[in-house]
Formats: sequence, C-alpha cells, structure tokens
Amino acid sequence: MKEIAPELLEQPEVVVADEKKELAELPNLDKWSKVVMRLAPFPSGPLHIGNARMVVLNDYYVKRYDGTLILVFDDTIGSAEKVVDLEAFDLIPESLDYLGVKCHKTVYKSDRLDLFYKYAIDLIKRGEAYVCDCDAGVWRTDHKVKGIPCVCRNLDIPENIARWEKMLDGTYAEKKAAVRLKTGMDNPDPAMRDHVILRISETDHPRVGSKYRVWPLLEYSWGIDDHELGISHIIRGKDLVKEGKIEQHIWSIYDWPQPELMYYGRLKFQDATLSKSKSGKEVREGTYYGWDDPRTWSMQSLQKRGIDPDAVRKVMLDLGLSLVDISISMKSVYAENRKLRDSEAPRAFFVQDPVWLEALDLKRDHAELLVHPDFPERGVRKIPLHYENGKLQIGIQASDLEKLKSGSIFRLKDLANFTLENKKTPQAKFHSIDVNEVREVGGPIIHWIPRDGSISVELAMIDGTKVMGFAEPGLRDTPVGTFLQFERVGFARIYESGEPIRASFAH
RNA sequence: GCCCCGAUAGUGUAGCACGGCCCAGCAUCGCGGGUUUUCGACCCGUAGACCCGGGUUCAAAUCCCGGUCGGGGCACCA
Repeated sequence: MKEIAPELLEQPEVVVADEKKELAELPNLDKWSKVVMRLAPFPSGPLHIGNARMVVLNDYYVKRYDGTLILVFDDTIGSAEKVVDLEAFDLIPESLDYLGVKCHKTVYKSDRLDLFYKYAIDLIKRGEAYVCDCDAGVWRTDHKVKGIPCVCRNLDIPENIARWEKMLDGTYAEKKAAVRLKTGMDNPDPAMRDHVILRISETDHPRVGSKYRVWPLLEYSWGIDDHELGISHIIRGKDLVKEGKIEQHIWSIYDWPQPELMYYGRLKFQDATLSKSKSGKEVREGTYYGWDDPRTWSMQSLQKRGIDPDAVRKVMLDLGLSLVDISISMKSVYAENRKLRDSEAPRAFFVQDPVWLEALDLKRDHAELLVHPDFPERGVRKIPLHYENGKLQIGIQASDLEKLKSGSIFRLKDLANFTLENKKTPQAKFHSIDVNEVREVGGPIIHWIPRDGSISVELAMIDGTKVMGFAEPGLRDTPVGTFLQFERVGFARIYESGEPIRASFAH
C-alpha cells in the first residue's frame, strides 16, 4: 500500500479554517501602497450602536492590512436639523476607546476651509463649476427636473470669479448664491444634475465661530479630502452612493487615483430606537440622566452596562458588507456578551422589592454558595443569618411568593427546603436540607436575601427606570466595575459603590 | 415622474465574478432531551430557505430575459 499509493496513507492536509470567519479582501489592494481609511462621524453626540457598523468595519480592515485610520470630524456647518455639538468632540473619541478603535490621526473639516476654497476657485477657472444665483426652488422645478441649464451655467469665467468673491465678501446674502459642479444637466439621473458644492451660511460654528461664511457640502469636501488625505478605501452606508459618484466626478477632473468605494445597507434594531437628535434633546432636558443612559444606546451606555466591546464587534463583523437593509436584534449582542463574559461573572442574590418571609426552625447561622457554579475553585460566598428571638426574616421576590401554594414545599437556593405555612403574612417552616427533597416533588428553587445584613441596590434598567432592592451582604466588598450575574434576574455591572450600590442591568 | 440598488430558513450570513463538489454550509432563535441547587452556562438531537415565471445548458442558488416585492437617491443636511 505504502508503495502503490502513499498519498492515501497520509493524513490529508486539511486547511484549518480560521476560527474567525474572514471578511472578503479589500479590492484593488495592489493599486495602493498602504491601506488608508477614515471614520467620518458627524459630531452631534457619542457613537451609538447603529454607528458601530461603520466604525468596526473600517477599523477591522485597517488592522487587517496594518493600515492607517484617520478620524475626520465631519463638522461642516450642517443645517437647522443637523447641528454640531461641541461635546461630541470628546464623546466620540470616548466611544472609540471603548470599542478598541485606535485612530492614527484626527482631522477637523472646519480647519480645512482654505483648502476647499482653493479648489473651488480652480474648479471655476477650469469651467467645471459655476456660481448660480437662481432661487433654489425655481432651479429645481425649471432646470433640474427638466434637465435644462440655467443662464448662470454659461456665464464666462471672470464673471464667475467675481460672483465667487461676492459670496465670500458678503455681497450675496444667505441662499442668494451657491457654487454648482457641472456634473451634467443632461444626466438621466436627476439626482446627479449640477449639484451644489458650496453655499453661504451665516451660522456661527462651534469651533471656528464666524470665520467663514461659505461652507462646502459633504460630497465636495470629501471629493477633495479623500484625495488630500490619501484615502485608499471607503466603507460607508449606501445612503451615500450619490455622493460617491460626485466624488468620482471630481477625482476624474483632476485625474487623481480613485479610492475604492464600498457601501453597506441600512441597519435597524428591532428592539432599540436609535435617534441621536432625540437622545441629545432628552439629555439636555434631563429626561435621560446622561449620555450613558441606556436609552441613548451609546457606546458609553453599553460600557456602563458591562457589554464587552468584542460582542459588539463580533456582531457587526458577522453582518459583513451586504447592501441589503437589515433588521437585527440586540439579543445577538447579548448572546455574544454572555459567551464572552458569563465565565468571569460572579453570582450574587438580588431581590427587587422583597416581601419578607419569616423562616422558622432553621438551625444554621450562615449559607455557603459558590461564587461561580462552573468554577468551584473560585471559592464560596457566605451569607450570615441573624435570628431575632429565634426568628429569621428572609426577603424573596413577590412574584415567587405568588406562585407558591400554602403547604407546598420550596427551596431557598443553597440553604434549605421549607414548607409555606402562611401566605398572607408569609411564614415558612423548615422542612429539610437535602436539595433532592424539593427536586423529587418538583418544587421551586428560589433566590433570597436575609433581612439583616443585606445591602440596598439600585438597578438601572434598560428602559431608563431604576428599581430598588437588596443584595446579599457580600456585594459590599465587590469592586466597582464588576460584571456579575444576579441569579435568576440577569447580568449587571456595578458602577458605583455606597448605599445603595448602583448597578446597571445588562441583559 | 426620473435614476440606482437589492432579494438564500423567524433573524443574520456563506456560496453567486470562474454553472456541477449545494437535494445549499454556519450562527442565532424555535422545539425535544440531558446536565446543573439560577429563568445563566454546558451537552446531544431536531425542524426550517435559494422571490416568481420563462430561457440557455447534460447540469442553474449561481448565466440571460421578464415580472413581483423591498430599499435608497432626486436638499444651498450629513
């Protein structure tokens, strides 16, 4: 056999697939000496879970090819609806830190107006752009829709330069003139006909004040900057494909190398409403308690809840680069988080709004429970039991008491089995120690806390409400920042010590 | 109205550029069972999809044509 067909004896060299499913290669890598990508958030607040796709995808590829990642604050003047918020310049880097994203360089669009002006003049001189003083509404109905050029389009270059000066010096008021790029009035796509690339705005800018009154539009500023910054690959949402086409038009005029454009579809969460403007309003008005309020779905809020950034990254990467609009559930993030963090999370008892139960005849002075059921080597937690006149007060969840029938047997987890004597004024009598006694009859095993020694806990829920309750005494010594599991309640993270201890519910 | 894009199980995704290895893989959810002193974790099993119609071909999830449905753009927003 060995001589006839030795290859059959050898173990086939199975190519072991990478643990992590790799995304597709970036296109045309050979065209570029280095992968350079950029993150371009509009600074109106921290990054939220919906922005994570853009961030994670770009960061992933930069890391994969050892490239450069540039953070570019897209802080042009915006509009009445889109307003730059100064604190976002700090909140966004904070969000990125959480996600483990490292930007090699930070750039502000609002620092680059002179550059945009320089190219604007050049474009006008080349006859590729013109200053249009038509009313926006009239231009839309009479020219764009019909594909008919307006008179401004055919004005000579000196006249256009003169008009440009008038835009800068204030002769033209807001909305009275704008620079249009000659993308073509005969373009079959009305969206592509001679788009405005610079316009007048007298609004004060939070960073540069009233220094400039002519501001670029996104597609123009990027047409210049993607080249100036040496960007090789662009990954962005598909709502920007028209802008991409306009950028390509600009790159063609100058015969610049064309960065690779890639788009992904819209991402919605079935169980989270994402609105940065609404969140901003609620934070300012104090309805939300801050940018780390879970209702903002900001990175800060996820961090506070103890969501591992790698859970977010994993989910985002799993979505890939598809153009389809998708709707996913936060449950997938939670599922990943559980995988990542369940093993580290110590267990504890927490009872919300406890009802007090009098436990009779128990002859133990403490309970011993495992810190983590899967890792007994991590030791035990002790819950001391104090008796007053031979009586022991135990707090249990109202919903658990409700399900119990008088006379039935139940177990206080890791302590003992009891028979419910009285439900109205809750009283239970010691039945037995062995867990099997309750298992055999299918009785419930519930969590509990002793009245004496427990510590009060405020648990911030995902819907913004805060619930009060008590946790076992040992929680006093649990460090701030600990991600733990309240048994039968869910995972949470302690973010503040004291009385009460404050924790944020994760999932 | 005009232009562009997309369509694989409940949800998401792989495969589609070079048709056969795909009676379609993976994850999650569902269901059943096991284990566990949690409604957590773990283990085993199970169910579930190529939008429709035509064409090309020995062979189509993959190519072509037509349709349907869905999304986006048509701002002096980003």
